[in-house]
Amino acid sequence: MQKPTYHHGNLKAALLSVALDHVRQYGADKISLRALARDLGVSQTAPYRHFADKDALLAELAAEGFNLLAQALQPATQTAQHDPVSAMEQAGASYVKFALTHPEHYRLMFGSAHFHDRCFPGLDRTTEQSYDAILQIIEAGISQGVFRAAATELLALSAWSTVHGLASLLIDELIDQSRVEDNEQLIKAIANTLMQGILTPPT
Amino acid sequence: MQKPTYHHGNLKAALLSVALDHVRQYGADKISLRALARDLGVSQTAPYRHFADKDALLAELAAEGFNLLAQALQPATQTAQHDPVSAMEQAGASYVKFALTHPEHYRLMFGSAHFHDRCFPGLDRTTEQSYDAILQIIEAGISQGVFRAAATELLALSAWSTVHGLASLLIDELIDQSRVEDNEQLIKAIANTLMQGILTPPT
DNA sequence: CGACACATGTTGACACTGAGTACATTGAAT
DNA sequence: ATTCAATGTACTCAGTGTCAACATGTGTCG
Repeated sequence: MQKPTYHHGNLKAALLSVALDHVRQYGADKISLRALARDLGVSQTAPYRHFADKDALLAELAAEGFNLLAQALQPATQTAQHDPVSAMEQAGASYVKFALTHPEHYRLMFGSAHFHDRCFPGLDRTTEQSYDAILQIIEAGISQGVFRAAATELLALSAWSTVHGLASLLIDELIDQSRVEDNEQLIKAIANTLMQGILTPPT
Repeated sequence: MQKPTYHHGNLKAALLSVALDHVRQYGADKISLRALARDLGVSQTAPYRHFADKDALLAELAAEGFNLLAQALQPATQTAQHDPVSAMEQAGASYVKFALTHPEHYRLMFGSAHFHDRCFPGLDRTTEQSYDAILQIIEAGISQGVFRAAATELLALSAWSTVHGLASLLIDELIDQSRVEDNEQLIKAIANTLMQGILTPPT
């Protein structure tokens, strides 16, 4: 509805939009360019004018996902300067919430190592972007002395590993829900354990 | 070479074996039953005698993977009774090492939530098996007072999240290797952070 | 011992779906 | 009027899953 100025509308954006719907509904592995084309009432080969192949489209979708994730972490980074601890907790919660809100999108973002076999410019940059958010918070915490005086990268990767692992296990339903009272509780508890490992120990 | 006693060998085992090769070489998503059949010099329809469909074969392969993982964690669980801390470190290292040694297999095991849409008996059981290994160690640690007096499940899930997250990030090459000296160091450092969160704080 | 059932595997189809390519066509802008 | 990007048409190739008909070892039961 934005730019119907063209021949048949701006197909690229439309494709990405519909693709996202399909990813959400059926998962990234089930996506078919043909199905997208059908949904848009366009020929099977039209998508190839805009994307070299299916992976290229998925890569763009993944990049979009990383942008959204970085956006979701934005508020936490702003808290970082005056309260790194809260910022950390906030970031962790936002991260996992993002993953649970967009499970298939998240899976697409992280579940496709083959993206790195080929060079998809833009993807790497957006990945960094999300990681930098964590990095900033850790840096603030260390420089203020509330976080353990370790290498920034190491603490950041610890945190990332934990939230990414938790998010993945939850999304893939590998955590036996009957053993856990409630996801909110679980997330908080794990965040707490993580923080204990990151915080400067009380003297 | 083991049991050529049969009509054409015991195809099921052969299929799983070749499938594993293919998973290792090309990844689970690229597997094709036809290709497996070709490799074994067998007709295209033969695999269907043994597996309802491709997913069924992949599910069995995943189950095998979980068995191997549980096996890899075995030594650590035996250490658990007399030294939960070492056991924990050992388990973490073994876990990540397993993932890095069999990256595609690991991805297959965890990257396919669709397995849970359909009921694959045996898969759930083997998954539990690996998780139980962690659980045992945590239990020992808590009962001996060296681990924080928290709910066993919560500590176990913290640990699992961390190692699974780390393993996934490493496998998917999402960790910028230029920023990290060496994976061994990284794994130890993250294990250390995790342990700080799990250990009973010094009084 | 012989006959028969049964599981395993073969052959040769078939319907369906998707990826990707070559070449023709449209239509908007210059 | 021409040009060029955006789209369409018509194809090839490969994989999944299915089917029916047939072949051959294996074991069982009379």
